[in-house]
Amino acid sequence: MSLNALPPHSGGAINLARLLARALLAGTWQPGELFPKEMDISNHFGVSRNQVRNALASLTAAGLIERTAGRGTQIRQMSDWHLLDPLMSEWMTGLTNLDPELIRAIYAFRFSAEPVVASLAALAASEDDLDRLRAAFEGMKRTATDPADRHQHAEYDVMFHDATYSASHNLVWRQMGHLLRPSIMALVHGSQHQTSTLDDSLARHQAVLDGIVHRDPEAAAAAAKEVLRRTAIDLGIVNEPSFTH
Amino acid sequence: MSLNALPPHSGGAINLARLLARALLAGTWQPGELFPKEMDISNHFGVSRNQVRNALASLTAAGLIERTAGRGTQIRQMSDWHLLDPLMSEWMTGLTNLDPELIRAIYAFRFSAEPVVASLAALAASEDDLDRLRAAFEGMKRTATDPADRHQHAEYDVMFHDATYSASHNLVWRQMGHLLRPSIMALVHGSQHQTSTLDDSLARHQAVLDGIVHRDPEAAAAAAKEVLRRTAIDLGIVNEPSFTH
DNA sequence: CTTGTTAAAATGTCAGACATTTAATAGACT
DNA sequence: AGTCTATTAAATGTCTGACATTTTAACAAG
Repeated sequence: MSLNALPPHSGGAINLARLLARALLAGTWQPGELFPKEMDISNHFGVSRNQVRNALASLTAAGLIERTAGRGTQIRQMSDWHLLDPLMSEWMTGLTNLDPELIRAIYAFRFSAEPVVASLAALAASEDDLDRLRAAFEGMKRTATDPADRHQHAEYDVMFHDATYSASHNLVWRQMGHLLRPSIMALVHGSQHQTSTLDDSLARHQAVLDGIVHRDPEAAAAAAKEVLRRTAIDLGIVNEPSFTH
Repeated sequence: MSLNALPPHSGGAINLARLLARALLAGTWQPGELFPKEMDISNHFGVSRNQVRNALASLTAAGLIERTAGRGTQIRQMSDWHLLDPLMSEWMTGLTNLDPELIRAIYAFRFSAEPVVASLAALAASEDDLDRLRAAFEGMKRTATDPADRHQHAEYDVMFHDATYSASHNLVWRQMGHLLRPSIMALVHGSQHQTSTLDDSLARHQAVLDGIVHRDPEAAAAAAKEVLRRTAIDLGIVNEPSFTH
């Protein structure tokens, strides 16, 4: 695959790394294939070789490509990608055509992790954390009825999950929460938004909030699991609780 | 703090990013402080400005520093570090003087996560995974008696944990397992290695292995929790099961 | 057929000039 | 004095061209 699939670039600042990364994430090139060489990219987009090299350095750091002198730049396979790199998270935001296998993997991870996170949050949440959770939930409720508020509703949904991770008061889980933001956003936007399912989703979120507020780790964990089951149904991912790969 | 604390560099290749990162991780500079400027680093280590800029770009990507034109390079605080960046993982390998708060946070994360991972492994492990787990466990047993085998024992211990994460057959958890390698290694090396505790540790690992082999998620999760409790005791981190922050 | 040499092409490195941003400084005006 | 503005200095960011190194392929010699 050549560069012809990508639009050249007209004016203003350009984020070359993001542009190339998103093309890679969308599957424009296959693993093992050779990536265009520096000078071709430089010419195609009308930028200096320096910018190209900086962009490719970012892609290398994220495990998307592998560069060797004399040989060229090769596409690495998905299992080598650094999914937990914040750069990746940034590049994935707003991408709708992610590889289904990747979506499944991330969902499976959340299904196993978020109950634990919710139980930690029930044990460790501060008053500020509870306020953030409540605010996010209220926002979800307020924007649930009007279909015009879809985007805001999604924002509040993501905020709720982020607040849960943050309430665990663990550095690692917090970062994980931030990294999952775009994936969660994609999942939320992908779900169906019928009134009945929205009501159900709200009720399940409320159960998580209650579990955390009442300092009941088991209840919070069980409720978090229910939220994710709802998501799975909305997305048509699977109907049974064994999401292991 | 100036560069004087770091040795200049004599011959052979130099990994500037790693060197500077480890100095940062060890706390040579405090958050908010100004990092040495490019030319000073360049002169001190006798390398080109290019190499310095590449190294600092890596540190920036890992969230360790923040650079702004005209201002300089500032040290970021620990909560901004990208703990899940593979670069970080690489830089942390072998570091013994990590910040205790960081060690605690990582341990707390493992204590919450590994039981889940073990239960996933019990559901999803392939024959190859079981072989790897068995091999790692046999290695641990073989190297448990002779104190001279300490390092090898640690290697097998880490291999056991890595195999557990890998057996979950989830992309995200697998990466997490790789990222935790250095931390686990540090924890293992830090524990006491008395014969009695080693026997106990072995027994607990065996319970995890059995749980996975017998496809019993609950047993595997409970056993994994016991392994980590043993570790906590060995390290003197804490005696009670609420490691939430 | 194997081996060694050469040439081409790609990435990696360096050095210098210049651009841009930021902060401090010095003056001018009220 | 105080405040605003213009200037200057110092740091990081960018561009460019030349050169170094590594890999692959072609080719010739044995």
